[in-house]
Amino acid sequence: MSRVKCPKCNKAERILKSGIVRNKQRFYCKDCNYHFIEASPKRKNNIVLKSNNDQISLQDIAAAAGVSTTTVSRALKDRTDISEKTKKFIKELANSMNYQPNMLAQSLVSRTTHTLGVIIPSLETTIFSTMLSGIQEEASRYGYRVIICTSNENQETEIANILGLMNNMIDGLLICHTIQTSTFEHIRIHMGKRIPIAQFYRVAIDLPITQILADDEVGAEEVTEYLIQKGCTRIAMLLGSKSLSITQKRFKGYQNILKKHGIKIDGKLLAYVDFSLEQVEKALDKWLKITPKIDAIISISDRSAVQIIRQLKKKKIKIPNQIRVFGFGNEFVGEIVEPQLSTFDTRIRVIGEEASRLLIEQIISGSREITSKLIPGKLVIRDSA
Amino acid sequence: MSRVKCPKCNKAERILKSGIVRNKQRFYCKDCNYHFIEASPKRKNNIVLKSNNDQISLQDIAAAAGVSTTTVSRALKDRTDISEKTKKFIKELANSMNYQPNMLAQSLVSRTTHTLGVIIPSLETTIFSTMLSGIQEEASRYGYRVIICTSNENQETEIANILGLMNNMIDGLLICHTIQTSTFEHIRIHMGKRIPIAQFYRVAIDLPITQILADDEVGAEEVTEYLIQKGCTRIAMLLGSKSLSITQKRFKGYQNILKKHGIKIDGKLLAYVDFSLEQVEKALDKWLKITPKIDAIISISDRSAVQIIRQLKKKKIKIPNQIRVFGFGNEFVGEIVEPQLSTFDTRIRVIGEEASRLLIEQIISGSREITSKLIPGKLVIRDSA
DNA sequence: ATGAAAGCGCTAACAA
DNA sequence: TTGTTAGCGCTTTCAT
Repeated sequence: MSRVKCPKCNKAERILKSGIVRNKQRFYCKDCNYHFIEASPKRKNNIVLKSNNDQISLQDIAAAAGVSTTTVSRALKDRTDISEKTKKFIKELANSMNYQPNMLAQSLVSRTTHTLGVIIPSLETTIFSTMLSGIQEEASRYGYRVIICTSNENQETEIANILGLMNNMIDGLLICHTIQTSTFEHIRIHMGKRIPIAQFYRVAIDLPITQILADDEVGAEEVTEYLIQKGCTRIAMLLGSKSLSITQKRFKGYQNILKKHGIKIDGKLLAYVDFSLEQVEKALDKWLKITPKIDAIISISDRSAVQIIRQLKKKKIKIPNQIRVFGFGNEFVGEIVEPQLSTFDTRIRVIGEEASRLLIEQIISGSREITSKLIPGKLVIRDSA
Repeated sequence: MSRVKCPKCNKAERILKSGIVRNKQRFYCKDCNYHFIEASPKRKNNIVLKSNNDQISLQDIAAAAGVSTTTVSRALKDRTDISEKTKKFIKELANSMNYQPNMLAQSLVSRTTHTLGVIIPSLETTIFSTMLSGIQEEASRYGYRVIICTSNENQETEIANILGLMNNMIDGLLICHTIQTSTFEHIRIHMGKRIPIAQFYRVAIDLPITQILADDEVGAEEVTEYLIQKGCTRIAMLLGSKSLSITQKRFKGYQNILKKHGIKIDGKLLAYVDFSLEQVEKALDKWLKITPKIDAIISISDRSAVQIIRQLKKKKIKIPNQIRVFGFGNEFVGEIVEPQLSTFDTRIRVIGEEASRLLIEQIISGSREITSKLIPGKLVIRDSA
């Protein structure tokens, strides 16, 4: 009935239509049990010849092999319900045709993308890029990709980013809040969904989702205890925004130890800043005028601690003799500044790794159990204290 | 014929089947012109009530609105061929149902994901995270997401990452090669494809794809000229792998200026290292034994320059009096080390931004024109030189 | 062991 | 202006 000839036996008698595939009529030759595609009007020949621009699809392989796409899919997925012979043949064919599966199609069906979304305040601050590095590496160990969005410490951007990611592109979301984030409705909205969310480093403690953070309280306790052992009693503390867990917990640790030693907290010794050069400088200037004189400064960040060291040096104040300086984070600069900075190593990279790991395990297991993981850190004593 | 009742008029007489949608039989009531879905056996009621776990789909909206999915799609896409009334109605409905389009489905159809792939050697080195920051920010300005992969300076990983990304998940690829990458077959393979590729910072100069990099030659010329003006004639240079453009071009600039001043290149003054502490230390030790004595060191990276400064100080060698030290990159540490590091600011962030911009413009325009963009930098003179 | 057909959620060509 | 239908590339019943 059809004028189409079988490319194998060249006969037209026993050709059957076998469905339309990708706009092309498929045929089947009963004689030689061969499937093929009609030469498209635009093509000069009927050889399956894809331009290099196009990805090879399952259907191309199927057509070339003369089997159904199902069979090809099964072969490539190492399913059991297929003969070893066909499997081997198709695998080799796919290989020679340089087949790469279309992840979009796979993901659309499977509803998984093997991709994590990460929202981070900035990439130019060492601690964040280090955490991201940990996240990325751990994820890739599990075979997951990472999409990053920076919020630039802006809550609006954080919200927009979350919306932009929760569109089936990711299997899980990791958030480190901006310094100004104080409401969490934008997180709550997404909490019931299929996609698990976890917070890391800067977390909203009472948000019922998994969180991974430094053991800030213990860290501050150790730092404060160390300074008191060295004879300090007038310990100033440079803190961040009051709503942040790192501020709260580090202050708590400081407070615990002062109490333990019967030292009264002096509000004048506390400064809440946004870590800008100006605010840090202003805080320092204020401290230096206080009597009794301060004999130590704990900075919530290494970066600011380094700034403080540089300014104290400019003012010819001896470190650690007159003032001991302590940082948090164990960033590389602390090693370079002179005197070298004593700091509490929060093991930032591990926080990233753990966040990644916990989230992926939630994704894989499907469990939505809330865990709150504290990463223990350790004192790094150098010259500044 | 059917026992199904219309939820509106509650009659069963004029109910027609209108296709099966998402496993559910759809119906149409001729009487009240109302589309609806049969109560699924597992559901208690026939109200369209999606569990919070499921995303709302176009079909859900269509069913709820009693129109076809096409109409909904058109309404939400602001197509002209739809009445204002329907459009407004559907938009509000979609909004109230909290509809989020499924990007995977959209991407499968449109063959675009609005996502860039970035392969970068590491995230823990300031220059890389800074470039990434530029890439990310510029991309998000264009409405593109960024998937990052780190190669950890390992060519195998770089190759694997490329393969892992070229599976329809990205619209374009940005690569910064590892320090060991010397063959580029793995790039060439993908060059003919639909997805444009660009290289940044560390590029293979003769690979015919768009590249964005620092104007290293001019940079090295300026640095060398500066040192010669200061009276240096024995200028050592710490370089990376010979196959890297940064090595080649920075050496070229150095060479140009030495030639100009009639100074012969001394091979002993050149060290090709992988930037590990050991290799840098070894190179330095070798240099210090050379006569006539070296009087300056240009390091291809700030990080190594800082290391060199620290070691010279340990050996009580005066900087800049005995040896002047110059870095490349203008990283933050250069400002902290004492003496502060003189460096050539390659404006790393701008390289990332430009890379992102050029690639996205290629994606949008479809043009595969090869451009080679040099980002000019500038000298930053501090104490070390 | 293999294939046909349906369907993931969406868009686009064509009809009405 | 709206709906019908097919199809993106893949997986998954269900039938053979």
